[in-house]
Amino acid sequence: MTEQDGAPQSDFIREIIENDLKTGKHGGIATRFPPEPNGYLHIGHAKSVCLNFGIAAQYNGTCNLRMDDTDPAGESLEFVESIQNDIRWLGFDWEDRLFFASDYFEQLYQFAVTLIKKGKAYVCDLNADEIRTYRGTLTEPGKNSPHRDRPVEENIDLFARMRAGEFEDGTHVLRAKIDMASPNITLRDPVVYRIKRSGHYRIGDGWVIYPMYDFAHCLSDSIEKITHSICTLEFENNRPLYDWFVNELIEGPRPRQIEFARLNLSYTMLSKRRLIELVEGRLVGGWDDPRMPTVAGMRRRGYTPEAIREFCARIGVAKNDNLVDIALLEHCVRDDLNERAPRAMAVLRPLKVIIDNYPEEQVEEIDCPIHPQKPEMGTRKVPFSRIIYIENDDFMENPPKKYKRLGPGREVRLRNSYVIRLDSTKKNESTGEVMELHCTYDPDTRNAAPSDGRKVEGVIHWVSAEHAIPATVRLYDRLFKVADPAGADAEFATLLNPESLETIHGCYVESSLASAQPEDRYQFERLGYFCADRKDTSPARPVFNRIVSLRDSWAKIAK
RNA sequence: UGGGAGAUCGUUCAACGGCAGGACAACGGACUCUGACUCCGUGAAUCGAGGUUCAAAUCCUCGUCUCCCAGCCA
Repeated sequence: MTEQDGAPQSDFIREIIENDLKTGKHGGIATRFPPEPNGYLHIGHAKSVCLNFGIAAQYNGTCNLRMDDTDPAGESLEFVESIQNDIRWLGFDWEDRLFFASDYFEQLYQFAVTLIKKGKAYVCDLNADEIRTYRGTLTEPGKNSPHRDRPVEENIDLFARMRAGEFEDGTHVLRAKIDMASPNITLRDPVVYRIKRSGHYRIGDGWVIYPMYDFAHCLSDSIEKITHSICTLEFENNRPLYDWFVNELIEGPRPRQIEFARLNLSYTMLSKRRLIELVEGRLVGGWDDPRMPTVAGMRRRGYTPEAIREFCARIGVAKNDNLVDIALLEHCVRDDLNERAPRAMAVLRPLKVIIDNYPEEQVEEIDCPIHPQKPEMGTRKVPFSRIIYIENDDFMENPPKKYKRLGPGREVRLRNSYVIRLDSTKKNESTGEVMELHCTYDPDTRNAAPSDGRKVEGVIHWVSAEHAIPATVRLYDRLFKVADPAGADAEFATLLNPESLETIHGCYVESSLASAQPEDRYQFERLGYFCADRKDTSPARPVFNRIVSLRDSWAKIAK
């Protein structure tokens, strides 16, 4: 991990914080991660989680988890729970500081009353369309609402009656009285409270009025004594409003909003709306589909929290719009798994090999290293016998020049065991397809080079036909065909990669994998990293997800 | 179009007036019982035009391009 083996992380936000610490502006640092519980967390949220919790840890501060549940539409307990699971899984801890904006509703209401009393807010009877019209445009100033100058007492009364449920949805709103001519549209008397009778997942029908983000967020930060309120770039326009509310209503130290660029990842889509579409449109299997860029999806795919954290550290934090190459994420995953994943052999597309000169009943238990570079990880027993399966594409009838594997008359090393030579093939008479390979083995080559000094370059993996365990393997590829699906103007369903999932039945894995538990990760040698699916795998029918392939320089040569 | 923000190798992040650097990607090679890993090496950038300065990616001026804002979403 970056935090462990190198310099502490640094970026423009940490510079601001260090400066604030140095000048004594704050005694301690308090951040928060404020998701709205209306969807699952994705890798973009992970960036923010790592930033907020990472900063708290680095500067000995705290990071709160706050559900920003101010709009009941779409919010649910399922999401509250998934968010907590995902953050914990990523390796962060909010201790006893789980908060809900909805718990602040009474305080927020009182803040609103204070605003009214200061003459800085009013109840407006305009409907949504009228408010939009009155707001003006980017180039033209807005017009004042006819209700803008209502007396304070009337506003207080009306606002109380809004709360009491006397008005229909959409008939009244509370607005801040700022400046209808502001070049910053955010400041043109923004709506502060609206009436919504949809029912809230936590508080039921207790409230029929709900505060807007701009009002609730900055005040929630203030209530929690957040020092640095870190959010994404699209809130830059809202910062003056953030400061306006805080300045009107909060005494003493105030939180400071800082914006950074959200993550964009090539070949994926990170907008919550799009992810909801994928899930609800059944374009994927669910929020935790291994192709999804959600934390739950990546977990199910087999990504490690360490790899995700490392990725978040490496992409950095800045204010530039970006499109990070997904190859970097894959690199982080390989880098982590290469260190820790036990090795195993699995054959995805089996081709039967009969070793004619190997004794019929003989079985050898071969000790294979669990990790060739880490002898301390020990060994595992892998049975070897006369009939084995090898990978179908480790044989070619007419191999090209640089091909190192099996072909007629060629020799190849069976990983961790003998050198074999291909003598003949048996074909399906009607299709011409090669069904069986007949080989002879060189008994002197187990754990040894051929005694006559001949070089055997190719090494292939295998499993013993009699001992191997049937398994299902799912191969995953990028969900989208194009690098920047969010930027493409095509219908987004047409951008999906039809080959993002390939399920292969009839695979064989070595017998030691009988004990594989859900979420166990392995390197299937020469193939990639695989993870026993946390939901679908069973001892009777193991199911492995390909997390990421190994780098494949042969694929480039072959092209 | 008003306002806000941003432009540095293919991508991403640095360089805070003093030799433009790292990572990923790419390419070449070495090693190899994983065509993996590792190691060595190569190519690759300051949006443009002026100005200030001994010295500019950095400061100034004028342009250009990109992103965000006209939800009773966040």
